[in-house]
Amino acid sequence: MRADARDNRARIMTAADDVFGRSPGASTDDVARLAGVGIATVFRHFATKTELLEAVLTLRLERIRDRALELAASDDPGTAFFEFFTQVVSESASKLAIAEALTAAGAAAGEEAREAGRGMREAFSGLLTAAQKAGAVRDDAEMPEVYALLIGASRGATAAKLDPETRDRMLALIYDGLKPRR
Amino acid sequence: MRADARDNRARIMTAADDVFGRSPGASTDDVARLAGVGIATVFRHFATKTELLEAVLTLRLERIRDRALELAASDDPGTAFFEFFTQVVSESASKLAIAEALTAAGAAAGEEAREAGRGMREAFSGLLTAAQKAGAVRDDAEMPEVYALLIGASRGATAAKLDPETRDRMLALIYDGLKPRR
DNA sequence: GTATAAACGGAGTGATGACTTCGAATATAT
DNA sequence: ATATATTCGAAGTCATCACTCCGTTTATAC
Repeated sequence: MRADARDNRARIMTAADDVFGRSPGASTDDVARLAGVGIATVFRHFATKTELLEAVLTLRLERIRDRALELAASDDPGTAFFEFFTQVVSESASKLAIAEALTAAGAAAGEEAREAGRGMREAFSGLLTAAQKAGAVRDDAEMPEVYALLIGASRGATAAKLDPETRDRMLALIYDGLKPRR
Repeated sequence: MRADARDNRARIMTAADDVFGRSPGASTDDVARLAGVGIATVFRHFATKTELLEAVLTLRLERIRDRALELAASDDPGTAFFEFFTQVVSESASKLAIAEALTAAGAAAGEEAREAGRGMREAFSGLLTAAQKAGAVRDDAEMPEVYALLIGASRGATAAKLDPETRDRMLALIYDGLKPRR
């Protein structure tokens, strides 16, 4: 691959992440314009709009997974779990916008993105069981419902455009429900 | 207004509620087809697609508010509050689809729909304070974050396509966080 | 420096969907 | 029953957007 091509590909992905993170309804032209390339260049690198969205979403998910793995190395599993949860919720807005753009573009997430999602969930699951073993999270809370809480808190915070204080108060309520019964 | 016109208007709204509740990306033609009228008839009653979506969303919100007012008359405020919460979450899928269709159609909710939203929130607020007075919900939980929880749980349940059992387990976790500290 | 293979950009193309027009149909008043 | 005012619907118009074509430019191998 020629050096300029590699550069352009990277620039397109950055631009797409930015544009779609802000408004899911954005057009491919918008991405090209922000990236400073012609529209044909975008389609040379990503055959369809869906493909581009998937690439961007996958990157996001992988970054989140990496953050989880990083925190898993910590020696305070309880703090690690709640910190990860909080972080995902605070940064959820743009990721959700991208995911929404994808579903709006017709297709469900493809294999690549789904794989990345699985990896992310696995890492989160690791954080959860570690926190439970450490006694920071109640044992009878299982992955599906805890994950649902994560998604829900993210989507709720985004949809309601919560200011940080309200968001933290909401998270505090959720965390109280997750802590072991006294 | 002529009788047939009134009939058609009602049929269009029902059809729109159904269609947009299922798929936010649906076209106006889809609505007309399901309602069994021509497309021009739809636009005669609702000048723009946005206007139609708003009318449908407003109706939904008003129904939810009415349900809250109904439950407010109950003599067990705690049960009333949690029952309302559960019900809103279970029925959220199609309402959210409509709201999404609206934002996708460009405009934010107009005055009419926003007014309906306010009414709904007020009714919910009434349920909350009653439940707190009855000792069923912790006193330090305030409306903004509790409302955020309601939105979040709704959106989470919808987005993750939770099966009813997982949804209930998620709600149980939330409710534990809302109950007074022991 | 030049050849050439690869990448580039901008002007199309075709499909979709919101909205309009206008002649046909139908409800109500007399 | 008939007049007429209102409503109806099918066939348009117009803009947008994903995607393609092709002549031009540019990076790299020699």
